[in-house]
Amino acid sequence: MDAGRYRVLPTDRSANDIEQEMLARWANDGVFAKTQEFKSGQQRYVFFEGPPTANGRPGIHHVFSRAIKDLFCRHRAMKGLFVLRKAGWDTHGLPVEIEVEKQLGISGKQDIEAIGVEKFNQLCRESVWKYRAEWEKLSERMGFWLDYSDPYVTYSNNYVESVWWALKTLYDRERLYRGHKILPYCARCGTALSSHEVALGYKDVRDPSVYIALDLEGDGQIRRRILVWTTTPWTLVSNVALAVHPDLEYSELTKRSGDGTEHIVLAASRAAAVLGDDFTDRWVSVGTMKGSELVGARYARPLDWVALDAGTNQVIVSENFVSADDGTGVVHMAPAFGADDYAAGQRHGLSFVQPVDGRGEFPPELPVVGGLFVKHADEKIIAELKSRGVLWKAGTMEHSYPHCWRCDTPLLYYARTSWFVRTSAYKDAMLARNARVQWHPPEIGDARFNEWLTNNIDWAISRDRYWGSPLPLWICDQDNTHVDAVGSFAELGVKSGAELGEGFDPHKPYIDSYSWPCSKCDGTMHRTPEVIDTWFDSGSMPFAQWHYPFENADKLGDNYPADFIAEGVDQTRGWFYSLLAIATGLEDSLPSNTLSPSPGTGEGVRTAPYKSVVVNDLVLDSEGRKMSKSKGNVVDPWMIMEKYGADAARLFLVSSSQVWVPRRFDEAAIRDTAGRFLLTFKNVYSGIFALYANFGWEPSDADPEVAKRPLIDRWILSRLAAVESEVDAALEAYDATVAARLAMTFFVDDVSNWYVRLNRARFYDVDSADNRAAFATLREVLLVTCRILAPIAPFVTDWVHYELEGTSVHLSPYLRAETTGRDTGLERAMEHIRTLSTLGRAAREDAGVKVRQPLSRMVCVVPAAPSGAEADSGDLRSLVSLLAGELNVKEVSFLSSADALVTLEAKANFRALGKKFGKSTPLAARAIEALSSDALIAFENGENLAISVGNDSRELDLDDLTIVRRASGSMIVKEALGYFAAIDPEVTPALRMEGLAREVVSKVQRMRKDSGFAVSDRILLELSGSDELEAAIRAHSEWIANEVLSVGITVGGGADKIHAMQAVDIDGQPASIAIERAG
RNA sequence: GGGCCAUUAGCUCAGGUGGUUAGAGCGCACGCCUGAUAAGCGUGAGGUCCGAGGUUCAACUCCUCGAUGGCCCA
Repeated sequence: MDAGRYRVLPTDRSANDIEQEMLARWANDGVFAKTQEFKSGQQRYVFFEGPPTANGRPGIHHVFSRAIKDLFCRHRAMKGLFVLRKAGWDTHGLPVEIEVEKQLGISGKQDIEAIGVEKFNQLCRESVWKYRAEWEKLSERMGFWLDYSDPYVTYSNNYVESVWWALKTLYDRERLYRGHKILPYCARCGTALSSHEVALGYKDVRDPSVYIALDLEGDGQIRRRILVWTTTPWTLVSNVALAVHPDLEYSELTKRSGDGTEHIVLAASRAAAVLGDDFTDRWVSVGTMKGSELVGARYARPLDWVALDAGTNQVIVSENFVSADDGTGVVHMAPAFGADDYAAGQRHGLSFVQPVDGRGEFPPELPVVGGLFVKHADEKIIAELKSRGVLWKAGTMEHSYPHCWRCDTPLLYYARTSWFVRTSAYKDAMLARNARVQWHPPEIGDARFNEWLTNNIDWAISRDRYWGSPLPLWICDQDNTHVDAVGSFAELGVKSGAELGEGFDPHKPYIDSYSWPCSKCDGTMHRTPEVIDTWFDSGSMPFAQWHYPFENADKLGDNYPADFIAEGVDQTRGWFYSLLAIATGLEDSLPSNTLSPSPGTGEGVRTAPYKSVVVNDLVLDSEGRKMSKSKGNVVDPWMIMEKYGADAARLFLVSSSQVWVPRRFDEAAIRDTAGRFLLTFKNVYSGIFALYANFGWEPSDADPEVAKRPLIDRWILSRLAAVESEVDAALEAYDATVAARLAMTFFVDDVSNWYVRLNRARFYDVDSADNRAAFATLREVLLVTCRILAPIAPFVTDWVHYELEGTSVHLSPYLRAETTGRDTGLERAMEHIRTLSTLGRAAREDAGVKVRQPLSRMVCVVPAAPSGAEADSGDLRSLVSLLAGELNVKEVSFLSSADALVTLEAKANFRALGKKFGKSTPLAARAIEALSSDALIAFENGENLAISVGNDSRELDLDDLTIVRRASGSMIVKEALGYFAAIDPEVTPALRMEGLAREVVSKVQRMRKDSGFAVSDRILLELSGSDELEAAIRAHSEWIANEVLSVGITVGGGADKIHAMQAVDIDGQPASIAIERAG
């Protein structure tokens, strides 16, 4: 055979191989580049790429979120929109520094300073690209189209300059300020963390749960002690006060067994929890008081290692944050180590005790715990408390505690000076903008993100680190309220009088060398040493990727805000937040940040930096556990690509469940779901379409127009049109899962299992109008299927599209300009046929008659259409031959009611009857089961039905019984949802002969194939067997000859003319068959 | 402690403004087909729809309270 017009896809050709071919072809034809060429007048669809950090390897979860990004971009591009796909890299920050620390085998800021910031930052600059090539290669391999030729890079001078502009703009708007607050602090990294960084690191840990009893000052007659609870014993070193709630009731108790001189005090409602449920057995109350009555009382602090300053100390204060939900209702105050404590310290002028250094260690001179990391000092402190007699009881409790998201060190809450973005001042604006975002799923935005914004606190953006965008603030060394914010490199040059030159690097340590005289006093302006939170970098990408406002104002205008972004759920507090917080803070300094005025108010509509967000959840392992290196269950994306291909992986990830549900990644599942579809798709293309079309069909004017094609062709084209628009609608609504499922189900069920299977014979020839109609129809189905699935499975769809059309599917329109339209009546009729076919098969199964044995008749009932029952009967009649063929029956007829096919029987519903008949229920049940079929039919049709029990006659309700239908007569009946299919199982002698003839054909066909004959080879055929068999063959010899391409049949006797005689079993009867190639 | 999500067949997942008998794929059993063949098709078994209350003629669906798992927050 010639190579043919259409290449086939050999089943043993690996997905990897096919996809590599496509990658080469895309590169060669510049397919992606073509999509990046803006055609004038084209509408834009703006996509923002959230920048990854390239100092770690990409994992399978990256493939997941990138598949989502890619598919919506591809879809919109095929819809005719221009989708710019600019890559970006997140290059600053702690992750990079930690990687370099590891590489150098060092840890902590002192080590870094020893090496030198210049060298350290140089290494960071290099380290950040460690896996860049792998990221780019994996993107390419998985079919994630991204333009890596001109990416935005957050450490580049241009990018940093745009970030400076944003910071200065915020400063000028008084939205950037220096504050002193309690901040979560990582002692190992030596820097404070922002709230969204903290959110990344909550872990369940076991911490001490310690109760102490502190002596209250009194008259000396009675020893009164107040109970205090803490989970951070190390902060007791810094205790300066206790807080109670003014309105809470406190109990004073003494031991029943004691002499009444030892009292304890705690919140009344906590006594049972602290002392035991049976505490009244041992304790007796000697009084109660409001918290306000305790205020002002003095007590002795638990540890006296640290000198106190002049502030108030060792006194009970009143605070509304105290609760009786846990602990003792008495809260210990260490103003240096807690936000509430700090605020209380400010309010009450409390002493400020901070005996912990930047590494989180107690100073060496401190007794017992000197030099220890605070979290490691708990045990020694508990022992010390015990020896001092202030320990009441000590245990442990499990709770969730924040840890550094990069190095896993437990965070400490520390009073520190930091720079903040005053986000809380414009949180309403953020809420308003967020309300305009289409979140998928909605609850992430409406509930989770909304709640987070409602509780917004100012964003601590300064970091006492090295590798980051430097904070562009210069501060006077005489008076630190004199601050110059620098918004551009040019401004820096002017202010400092320095020539910045070619090699200017805005990073540390170089940037710190620029200084100038203070404009307000005699002092000198030096840069504040901090760098900024890397989230501020990535959140600046909408404008910084264009070096706005220094150039490209037009590009920013064209590409802001984003129509679409997609990232993992962990970005809610990350990138989703930083984008919104920065854009909202900049307000109209950022063009297009306010959309066209709303018609109602004339006011500009505030927009978020993104209009639609698709949030994907985690990829778990096959057991539903989180993937982690320690568990060894991390899936290598490269292995998946090679083994199953990107199409299979993408189809699986998108279709297995909604993307915002955590999904189990299971290799077996890829094979089962995606692999199965892909196999079917290739089979239909290769094994049916390409294989036979290559005998000489190609699209031409000789193909019958759609209206003249057989009904089943028009049916599949109608379904195709339906699915085409449904899939498109799903993708427009950002529902990739439904889109993928719709398309896949359509292809497997409607195309492969029904249309192709029933029409196989029409593809075995290429000459007639009927053949041409089938090929033209299947080609259209394949073509459109390629297009609707191309965004999700971009490789194999394009492979086939090239074969069918000679062009890339990715440069084709997503929807056809014209379709043959829907014929819903026809679709409904086909539904009837398929349902009846299922029932008919079940009936045959019941009858125990195999499909090859023809049967005489089938009688069907379809549920009445709502009105105009004849509406689809025309189509139904025309489709009946499909049913007859599928079920191998001679005649199919329809009845309007199933009454002739079945008898009705009633079963009692005891629950209902019980209420009516009480004790006589069993009798009633018997009466019901004796009801006649006719009576039940009448009853179903609304007539009254009564039974007599004893002397009593009662009307029955439909509830009282269940009507079951049983086949009556000789027909075998199956019923479902108003459909009935009845098959006459009688095999008459004539049918029997025909069945035998079919058996013969089947056997001969197998022999032809086993003998290696070509499909078109003619044969000579010789058969012998029982009288019945030979009679059957004679009766149907013409048909047999036609089926097996025999030019001559010899039946019985002289069975030695042809060699290769084979003994076979035909339906339990021995027979002999011989075949030979003719001529 | 609070918020959100999930819980449906052995497994992975659909579903429903509350309404006959709750679906699919895989797996399993049985069978068919043998010109898509290292393919294809069918039939069947399998479910107290997480639990308990409530609303209702009717609850898997709505409400309340729980349980378990996940994510997030404090």
